[in-house]
Amino acid sequence: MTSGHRGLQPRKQPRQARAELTRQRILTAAAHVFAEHGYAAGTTNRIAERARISIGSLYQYYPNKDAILVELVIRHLDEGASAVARSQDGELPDSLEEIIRMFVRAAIDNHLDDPQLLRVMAEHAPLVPELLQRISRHEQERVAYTRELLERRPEVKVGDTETAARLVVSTIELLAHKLIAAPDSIDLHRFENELVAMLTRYLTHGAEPSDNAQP
Amino acid sequence: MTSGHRGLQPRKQPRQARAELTRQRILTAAAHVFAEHGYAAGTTNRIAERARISIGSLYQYYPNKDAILVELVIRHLDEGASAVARSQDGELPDSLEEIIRMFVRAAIDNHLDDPQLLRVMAEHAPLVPELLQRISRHEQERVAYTRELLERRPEVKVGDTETAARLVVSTIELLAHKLIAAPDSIDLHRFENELVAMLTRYLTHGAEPSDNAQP
DNA sequence: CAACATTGTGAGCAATTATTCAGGTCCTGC
DNA sequence: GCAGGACCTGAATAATTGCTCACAATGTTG
Repeated sequence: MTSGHRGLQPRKQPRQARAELTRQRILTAAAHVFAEHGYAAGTTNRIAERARISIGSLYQYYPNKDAILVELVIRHLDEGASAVARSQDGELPDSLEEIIRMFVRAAIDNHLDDPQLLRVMAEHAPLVPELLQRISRHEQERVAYTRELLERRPEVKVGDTETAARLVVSTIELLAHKLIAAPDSIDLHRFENELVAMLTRYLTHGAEPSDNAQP
Repeated sequence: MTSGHRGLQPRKQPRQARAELTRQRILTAAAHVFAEHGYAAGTTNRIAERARISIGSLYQYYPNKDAILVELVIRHLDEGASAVARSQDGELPDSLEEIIRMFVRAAIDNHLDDPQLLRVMAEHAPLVPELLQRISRHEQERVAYTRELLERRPEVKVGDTETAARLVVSTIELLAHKLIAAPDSIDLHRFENELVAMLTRYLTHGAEPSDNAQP
């Protein structure tokens, strides 16, 4: 309740297989419960019940409710990051447009599995240093990778590749979110196409050769 | 008793000036309290205390805590809409680029006054029909206006103006949010410039010599 | 001023919920 | 097989908080 920030680390390091299993049960149960009931109504007792363990056991591994949510967020972030890494390891498509499209699809896919849980995580995860740090690190990695890509490609005509990379990464991330959140009101395919087109044209067409060229 | 879920309308229509004043006090107090303590810790008692009225009075005008937040959101939406309307009534700049820039600035300004409160509203406002309706209406209005603009301008070379307008409106809205949320980590001016450049290039450079051939 | 309506008061109720703890059960090493 | 630790249990607790209600104060109307 109050923002008394207790530690978020588990109280006990599991030494038996049983314990590790219990931790896992708690996490999956919490994911379901938070997704179904939201954060406030996703009580620790409900989580324990769903995990079919006692409430006491829950508090042996997580010092409070927030700690559970934080761990869920961390897992989600790491999954996203490793998915990106995986797709980067493979061979990139030839055209820049197809590369961008790949990024866009990856972002959408990463959020597609459980929009409800995603919402709870985004809204209620306490912005504890541990998390902020991780989020910022992941974003920086993505930006750095994108920037390298932009600099390696001759058809890219942007001056400030750092800012361009940030813009591209943010735009993809945010619009993917929006697409997931409001899937009905938008034609997903058209929107994806236009988004890809927007980013591609931005990157490949240098500063305007238009009449009023005064920076 | 009233039906299952409580209504969100005020219980009493004010007939004396005194009452209207009290309503106003409640709202401004709520805005401060929510911004400072967040939603959960922004208790109704704290709001009443800050408004210097009794908790009972608060519940004469708002049937529950959510109703207060909903009214705050409605006010925010309406303010944003009327700000947009105002800027549209004035004379538009000549170049498309400057028009886009105007939109971007308007979006940023609308969110600049109280980021904390904005966060609470975005995260905790119950998605009651009243709100969803209003949000969707405002978005549609903006999209419609933008679309008309795109179709009136000869230098705009996009095929599907409806989707393009949606993309432009969403992109501006979302990136403005992001800029407000993380003002330190980003050079605001550069980012704004690149965002404007991205949208302008997208709109003014026709479809690539590629497969997409849908009028 | 009297009768009535409107507005304001705040102690306390009812319900919820995160968390604890005293005491069990299970596992592992010797 | 037996000690000691790891693990689990769940009723009870302590604290919080949204909200009600019986009453008081203030305004309005005739």
